[in-house]
Amino acid sequence: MIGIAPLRVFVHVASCGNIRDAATRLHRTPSAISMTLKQFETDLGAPLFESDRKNRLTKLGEEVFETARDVLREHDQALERIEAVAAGRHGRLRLASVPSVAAELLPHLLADFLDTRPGLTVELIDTDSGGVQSLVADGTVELGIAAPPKDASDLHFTTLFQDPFRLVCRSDHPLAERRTPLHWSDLAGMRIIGNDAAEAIDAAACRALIAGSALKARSVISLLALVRAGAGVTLLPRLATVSLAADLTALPMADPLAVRKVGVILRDGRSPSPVCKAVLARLEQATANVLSKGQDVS
Amino acid sequence: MIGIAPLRVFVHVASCGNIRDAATRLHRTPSAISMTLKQFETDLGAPLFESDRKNRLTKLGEEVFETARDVLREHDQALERIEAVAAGRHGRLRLASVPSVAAELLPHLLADFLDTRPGLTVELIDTDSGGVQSLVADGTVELGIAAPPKDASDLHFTTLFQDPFRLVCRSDHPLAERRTPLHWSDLAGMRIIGNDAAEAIDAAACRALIAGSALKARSVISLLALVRAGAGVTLLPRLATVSLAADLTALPMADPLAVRKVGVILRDGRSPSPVCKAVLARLEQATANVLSKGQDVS
DNA sequence: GAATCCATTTCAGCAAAACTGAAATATCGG
DNA sequence: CCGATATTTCAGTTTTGCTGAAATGGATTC
Repeated sequence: MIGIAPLRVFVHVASCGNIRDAATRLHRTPSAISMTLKQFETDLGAPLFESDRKNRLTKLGEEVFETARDVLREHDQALERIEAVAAGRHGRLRLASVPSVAAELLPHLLADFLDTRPGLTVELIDTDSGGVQSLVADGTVELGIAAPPKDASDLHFTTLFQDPFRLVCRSDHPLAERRTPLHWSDLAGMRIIGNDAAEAIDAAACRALIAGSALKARSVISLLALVRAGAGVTLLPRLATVSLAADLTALPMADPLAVRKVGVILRDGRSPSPVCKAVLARLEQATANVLSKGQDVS
Repeated sequence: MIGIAPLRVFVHVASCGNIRDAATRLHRTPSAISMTLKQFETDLGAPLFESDRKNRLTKLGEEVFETARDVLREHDQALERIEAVAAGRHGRLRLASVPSVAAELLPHLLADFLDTRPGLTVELIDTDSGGVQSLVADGTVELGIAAPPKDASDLHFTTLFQDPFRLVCRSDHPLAERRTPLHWSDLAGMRIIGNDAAEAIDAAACRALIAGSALKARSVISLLALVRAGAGVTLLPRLATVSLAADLTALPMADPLAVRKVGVILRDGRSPSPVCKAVLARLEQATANVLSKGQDVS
């Protein structure tokens, strides 16, 4: 059966008008070109050129030339795209992230990443840790950035960095002037505004504090608005507090347990696409210098 | 560089879900499939299947699969078309013919021809012999059917058949009852309506008769109308008289010179397209039983 | 019209690629 | 964990396609 190679040879000879130049362009000897061409004509059962000097096509040659040129163009394009996909230079990545990372870390990283890869499409969904986990689990997104999943499902978690919690209060709050890390006892008697991230802190004293809190909110925007309005104080990961307005203050906590682990979540047993791999590498590189790291598998 | 073969192997394995079935379909041994696939993955630099049991694709595999399937479909189609063109099952033929052949011989022949070749397009132009010759000479049509060209241009003529002239007169004409071929002398004193075809007759007696005629017309329709109106008689090739109405009669001529040669005209030095060749063969077959034949080259 | 030049084809040998069959290895379902 | 089945590995062989040298063939020049 006729393959791509004879078509390519024929098209080159036809457009060069002679075998010698076509041979040069294809990095072959004229004899190789001659033989391939002859074989092609034999396969077709009819001559493609009018004379031995390959400078005039037969009617058949003209028709085959049109078709062959199109085939080659499409073939080469498609193959280039396949290679680009495989090399991670082309493709689509859907990723989900918790809002803090989506807002503080990813914008710059992704912009940077896409600048050097014109064929890439990235779709970013931001939702809470639970949402990220289920989006990865059901295959809606390939890559998730969130806290480690609690239940050992078919998800694979790798820690990117650990993010220490900070107490967020109004800048006119009595604690705001403290220059030393806070202890849980410092928070006694205050109204703590609960949130999902803080509830995951693995310190008994902290859990007790939050358990007693009457107020809870979900988004960072709401939490900060409540704090600003004097409704209480709250605990947020450092990353969520980096762009804090002047009327609010974020204070470090002394307890080393007051951290949230942030990492990437992949579906177990699925090897990541090249684009995904590239983003992972970029993420690891970007977070290499951020606090303590580690590796967990669940 | 990656060729078509690995793509085909990959697509088959991916859609079969296992190597063994793909091997059967491709008429290869499983080991050949396995090796080709491995080589393909190596070339791409990333795995296409999730596990060794080839029943689940990676993200990359899915993307490559889509593209590869499209490439293969287009490639196979295009190649099939090229082969069809080469075999004369597909293509376009433009041909010019003198009206008598176009009207009496070609319709049935072409209809028949096209019925068995769905991919074919034939364009038929009917004009006089001179017109046919110039259409072939300037490349507007590939094939012409007409009288032999007088000037030895770069045209190639092959006789298809010889068409004897007949005298066309009204059925109530005195000669209409004659049961024997006519001689030029029988026409003495009659008004002969001249026409291009008759003027090419290579008999001195005939030339003399026509030279003395005061009336000349070009199309068969006009000639017959003139005869019917009693304006005179005319000489037409037999083929132009086969569908004559009852009020007109066509009488054979005795002079063996009273014939018109009809044949195919091709541009010299151009090998005919497969479609053209097929039509030529069909034409020769159709005219094999028609009167005397011969071969001339001009 | 012969001589010469340049391109193409032919041919023999060679190298690389691809295939096969057998044996080893891995995976799945009970 | 075992047997059945699928896949991979391996060595050897066939096939394919390429090269370089020599022959052929067409043009061009003298």
